[in-house]
Amino acid sequence: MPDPETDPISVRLSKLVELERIGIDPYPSSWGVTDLAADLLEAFQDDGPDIECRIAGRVVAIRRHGKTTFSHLADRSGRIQAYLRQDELGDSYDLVDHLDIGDFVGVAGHLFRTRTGEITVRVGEAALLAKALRPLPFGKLVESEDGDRTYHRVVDREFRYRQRYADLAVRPEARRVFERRSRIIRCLRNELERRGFLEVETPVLQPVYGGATARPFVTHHQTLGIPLYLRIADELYLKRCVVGGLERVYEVAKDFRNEGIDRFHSPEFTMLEFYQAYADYEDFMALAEELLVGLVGELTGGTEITYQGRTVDATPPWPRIGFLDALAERGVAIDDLSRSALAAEAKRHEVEISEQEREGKILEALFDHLVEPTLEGPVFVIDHPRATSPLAKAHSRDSRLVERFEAYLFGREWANAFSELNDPRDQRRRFEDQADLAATGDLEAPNVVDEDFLRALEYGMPPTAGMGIGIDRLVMFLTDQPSIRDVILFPALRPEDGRVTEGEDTDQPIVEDGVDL
RNA sequence: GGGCCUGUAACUCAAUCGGUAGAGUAUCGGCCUUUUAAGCCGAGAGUUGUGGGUUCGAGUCCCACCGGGCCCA
Repeated sequence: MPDPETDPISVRLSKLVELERIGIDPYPSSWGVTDLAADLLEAFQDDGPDIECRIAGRVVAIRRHGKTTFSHLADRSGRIQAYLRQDELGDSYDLVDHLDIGDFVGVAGHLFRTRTGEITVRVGEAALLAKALRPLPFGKLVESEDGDRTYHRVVDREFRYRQRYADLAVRPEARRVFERRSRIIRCLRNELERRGFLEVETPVLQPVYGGATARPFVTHHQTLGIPLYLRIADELYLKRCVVGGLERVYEVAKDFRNEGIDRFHSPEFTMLEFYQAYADYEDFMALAEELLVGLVGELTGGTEITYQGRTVDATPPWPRIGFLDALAERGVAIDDLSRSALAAEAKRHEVEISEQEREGKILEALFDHLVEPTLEGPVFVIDHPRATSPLAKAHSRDSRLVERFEAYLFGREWANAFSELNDPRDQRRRFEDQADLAATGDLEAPNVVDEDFLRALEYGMPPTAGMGIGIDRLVMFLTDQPSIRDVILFPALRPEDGRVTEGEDTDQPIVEDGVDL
């Protein structure tokens, strides 16, 4: 049992109660900030005019010297020192007795430079804006060999992910990752807008899931009495937009896939998809190059990307290698793409496949094992076998292939694009093949043929190119973060209390009752 | 699903071969009217993730479970 006299939370709580007792609201409504720390530091001149200011922020340091106190306040722009004197503040100096690191305070006064040279607010008015009951996890002081003293911030990954609020409060580098994430998405939006793309919003809850091969999350709509699926992709809806004449559309979409979690996979993730009528995958390879090199230039001013100690140059044009050629280079026989031949190749290369996996899956398994890890990039893998790509248009020169590319960086796919299949007859055949897979127990295959999408295609879709960019991975590369959880603010984790809902976690989708709000 | 690693104070970490669980920061009390994540004096703080087992004795060894990480499938 922690001692209530010294337990940090108990102590802060009793300070809070004491404040209320003497008539100070520990959670007032507003303060009326007029200045930012960084602006004040910028504006101050030693022989310049007096600067009055009014700021607010979190207390990140307090140094008490009896009748005088120094403190640092941090706001979104940075931090600035405040200097409080009992002889100038009178009774309100008592606030200092009830102040802790982490509290939010407002301070008004004028700027001066201290004896030691730091630009500081000499405080004429101070107010508690919000009491923090829980101490922030500032870490241990460590001294390096050259005498530098730094504080360890929270290094425990679980702590960072579970309590991102505290992680952000304590690690500026965490804040920078998410600022940069925002900037990356904004840059992509700007570039697409500049090219005449229209941002649209399409259903997250879909009656038929499609646009990718993945296990979905299932939910249930009470009033309609039907199952609904959280989208695994928005592809088929964006193409419906193109059918309707929205010739250039994009969506920054949260997609959901009910699959494993690892360093590169999260059950919910962000995908940017965009579609352009009258373009093909060749056009989009050029676009992929421009988008990435533009982003890198915007963020770094250069063309190089360094990820976890590895550096690549994004300058176009990037090499292109045929999917099957890449396999052939690794010694895979590609003349015969029948299931039996492919299964034999998988066995020969010690790539495990299950009994029910068909041609497309086997090819992907071979590729993932033999080729993908070698693709340091940037590089395009192009012209995939038909069986791997049920939504891509048949290749104009080789009917075994489709017009598709995947862009790779550091051994990972970050973009996937193709000339979209717009022949409704061919699309129907491919859907029916998928439905056959589902019938044989492939949980990733769509459950039914999306008749509504076929109806849309029957109205006619112009030749169209489409691309999907995995935003989280791209942000990982451009912020040099090792795990997808480092670029998602609140990543999925097991429940902290260890309780797992009892129920059969079978391989069949579980239909759960939604809560009717 | 498999392998390896991991869980000790609020935070970061120690604890020799199985032998009294410690340190810095933070917290509390005291002094201090220009400090630099101040200084000095003093104090409190732990069911070592949970539950079993081995042992005279377990943070340490064994088993199960819970959480997390990395690698593989």
